[in-house]
Amino acid sequence: MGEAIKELLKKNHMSVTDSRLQILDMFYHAPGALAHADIEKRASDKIDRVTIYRTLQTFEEKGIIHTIPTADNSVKYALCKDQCAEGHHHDNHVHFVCDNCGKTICLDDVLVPEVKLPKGFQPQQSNMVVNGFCNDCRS
Amino acid sequence: MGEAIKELLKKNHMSVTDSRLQILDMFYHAPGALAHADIEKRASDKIDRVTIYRTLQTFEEKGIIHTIPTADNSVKYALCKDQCAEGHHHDNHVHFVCDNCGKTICLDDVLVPEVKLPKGFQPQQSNMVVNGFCNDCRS
DNA sequence: TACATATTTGCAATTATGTTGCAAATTTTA
DNA sequence: TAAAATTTGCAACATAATTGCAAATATGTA
Repeated sequence: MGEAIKELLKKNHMSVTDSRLQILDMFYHAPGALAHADIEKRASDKIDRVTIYRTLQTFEEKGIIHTIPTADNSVKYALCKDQCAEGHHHDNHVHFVCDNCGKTICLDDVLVPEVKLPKGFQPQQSNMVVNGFCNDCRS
Repeated sequence: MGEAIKELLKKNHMSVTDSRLQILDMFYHAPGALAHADIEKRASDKIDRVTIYRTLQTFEEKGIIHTIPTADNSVKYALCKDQCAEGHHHDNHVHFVCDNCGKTICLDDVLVPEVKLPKGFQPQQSNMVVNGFCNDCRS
């Protein structure tokens, strides 16, 4: 298991455990975002459901992963880029969801555009998800 | 119960039933989007949970309501504007969710801006949700 | 209007998803 | 290496959503 992953846990003041290494490793090798169920399925030595929930929650709190607000309201997680600090996310990129294969991808270089709101609305954070076909699935 | 609502059901080839009239009426009088639980609570003569699920699903299929992809992955529904046809939605407006009161509102006049995607991605539909404070809740 | 047909509803049962408390196991600290 | 702190897995619970089916309601037609 990668030494870099171990370091990332230590840097964030988390104990280094098998579950955490395994889950974090999955994120680093996954082609896109992962749902709770994906992780449960892919875990080689079985990890308890509850542990997965708690690990994901901890990772999110630490700014290692972020949730993606998909159009079908399923919960997916993806790695944050380095600018995410503990307790405060700065994920302002667009997400892409393939309608065919379901793959969910962070478009780190595509920023969510600003929009002008009607009077009275005070914006704090914007999310944008684009559905369509990914490179592998387009006709 | 409004005659117009009855007509809407007929126009969409749906049987006119109490549950459907009542739920549709709620949408027409609600200040914003409604979740399943909201409907269950507000129903004067109790509607079965299952009936609510099925009614919402039918309405969505018929293009009468659409789901809103909120950042916290809770499921909310709101009325579609007339351009939504059966089986095909055209909801390309921005949604606003108040972080304080939770009210979820369709900003029908604010269109989701286009974004330029990296090579290989074929967009079909975009969703945008802005979180912040609504008129009633801002400081 | 009345009846046959089609649709919808409500109930019970089942499945999926997420949370909590706690003892045992593991990791960290010293 | 041993004590302290953290994490894990289990069991129990809570909530959300789906399915099959019989009873109730709505629709079309004579």
